[in-house]
Amino acid sequence: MEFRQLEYFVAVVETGSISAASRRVHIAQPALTRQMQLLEEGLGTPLLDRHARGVRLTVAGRMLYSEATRLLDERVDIKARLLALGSGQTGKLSLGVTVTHLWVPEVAKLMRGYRERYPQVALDVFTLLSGPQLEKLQQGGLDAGILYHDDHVPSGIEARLLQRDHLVLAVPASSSWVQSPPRRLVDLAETEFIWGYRSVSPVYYDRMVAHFARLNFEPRVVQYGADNITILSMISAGLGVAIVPAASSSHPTPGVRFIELEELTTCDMPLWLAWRAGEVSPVLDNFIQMAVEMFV
Amino acid sequence: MEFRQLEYFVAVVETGSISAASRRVHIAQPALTRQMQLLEEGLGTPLLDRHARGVRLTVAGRMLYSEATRLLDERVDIKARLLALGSGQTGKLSLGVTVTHLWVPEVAKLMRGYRERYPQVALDVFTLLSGPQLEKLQQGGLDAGILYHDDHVPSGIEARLLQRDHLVLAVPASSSWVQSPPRRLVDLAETEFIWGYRSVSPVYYDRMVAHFARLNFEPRVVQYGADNITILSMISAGLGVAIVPAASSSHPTPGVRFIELEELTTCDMPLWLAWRAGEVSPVLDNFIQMAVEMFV
DNA sequence: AAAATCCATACCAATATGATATGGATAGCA
DNA sequence: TGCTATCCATATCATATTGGTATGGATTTT
Repeated sequence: MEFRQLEYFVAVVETGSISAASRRVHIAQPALTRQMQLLEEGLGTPLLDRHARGVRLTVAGRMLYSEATRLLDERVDIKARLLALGSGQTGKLSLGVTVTHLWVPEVAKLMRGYRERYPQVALDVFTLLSGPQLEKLQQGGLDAGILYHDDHVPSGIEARLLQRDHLVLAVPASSSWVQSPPRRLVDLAETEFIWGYRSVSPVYYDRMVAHFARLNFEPRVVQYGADNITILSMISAGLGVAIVPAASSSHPTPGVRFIELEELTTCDMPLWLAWRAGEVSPVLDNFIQMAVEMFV
Repeated sequence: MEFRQLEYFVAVVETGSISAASRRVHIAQPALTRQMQLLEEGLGTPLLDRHARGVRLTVAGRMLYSEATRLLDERVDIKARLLALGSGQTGKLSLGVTVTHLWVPEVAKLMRGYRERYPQVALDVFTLLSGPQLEKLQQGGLDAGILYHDDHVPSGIEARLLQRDHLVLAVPASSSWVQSPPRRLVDLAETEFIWGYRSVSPVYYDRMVAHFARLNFEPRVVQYGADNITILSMISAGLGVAIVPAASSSHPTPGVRFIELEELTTCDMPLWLAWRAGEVSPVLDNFIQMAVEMFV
């Protein structure tokens, strides 16, 4: 029982004769006769009663006809679904983003644009900091992530540079620094700092610390915060100042002012789109392409 | 997308490599490689990621794998069901029987035997007299019928002789004929007869009437009855005597006595198994064969 | 009785499928 | 860092399957 034979058989049933069917499927009548014989032989049961005016179905033939049409319909349906999957029109994409970068206009635009262009794809977004994102990527929990990293992405991970971010000083709106901004980091030697944990974004942390080491600056840390939102809230509450990604300023936070300092602008913080190497599904491929276009 | 390719694909998925699968399906590795290429080409989407250690499924491949196993399972299932249908193990058989002959031991034994041997066949029994049975047979409402007929079965109907029945006289148990049975039909010239309608069993009626015409016997009919059961009930009620098929006596009826008369025994009433010509389904074929065996 | 259909068979051509030989790539190992 | 084993891909040839042409037998229609 082959698909071709089923197609022929359906044509025979629907035209009522082997001759008529042979015209419909564009093969010669003896060839079709032979295929019907092979089909019956392969199934071990007669399907057609041959008469001088054409053929009629046996009971078995009647059953096969309904099954055959169903199987053939399913075949085209499966093909269509495979095509949709293969071209990335349908599927699932788990994306990690740092909280901070959900605010960045280009990231929001990318997500809106992708969902508009590929409405059938389930785009699941997880807000995670860079460290957990990398972990989940490697474990397969995420398909892609938007995260900070240096040029040395771990083996098994591929990445594409989206943006070069840098750092800014964030101070309470009530702070005197708003009126008379500091010129250099040393001006902040006595100021109380809020600081982050290394574990949630090791690369970000290490790059920042290395940068300050080069500048011989060591902040007076009085408070720690788990993530950028927490830290900004603390600043707003007047608990201290902090050094945060410049991307934070895309999303104005009440009670917080951002101050650019030359020594912070030179701290390069590359933002990457990362994914597991060698496992680029069509859905992911489309996403990467759209990201590349959106970030020039 | 052909069944063969799906089988190969499933083997590739389950062994994890084209080489291993080629061993499992007993073809050479390059042939299998080519079939996988053809499958992907035909579906328009990649299914396998080729690596040095084997292959891995793409998202589309994962979908196809589940569909493929299902389709292949369905294929064997369909074949099995077709075989059952084609061999008459499953299906439906609408059988007509005259009320009288449900009582005949051989008929009951045939039906019990058939249902025991082919428990998966739905055997629908309709109790109809010979005339309606023939009509329903021709219209397709019945697949087979057990009925009286002469040798000239209508065109389009095939039949096989089961039994030669004859006639008997049925009288009320209270009748004086029980004590002193009649020798000849003429003895019954003055007796009140219950008679049947021609329409419900024309051949039976005509043969009987022709037989009596030859004997120059004309009964004094005082009452008509639609079928044999009705007539026997009327006899039991003392409404008259009747001439009925000898088969009736297989099933003793309270208040009725059966009397054999030589002139009635010689009235040949052949009982046939009849069906539509040229449309012998396997189920029907089995039934006919069993009937033939049972009636020697 | 002749013509028109329809299915089956016989035989040949075209196409599809599979086998063998071989090469390139990669992971594992010394 | 080579070496080896493994795996997939390609090229070429053989074989099997499928389809075409010619023809015949059976049956219905005219």
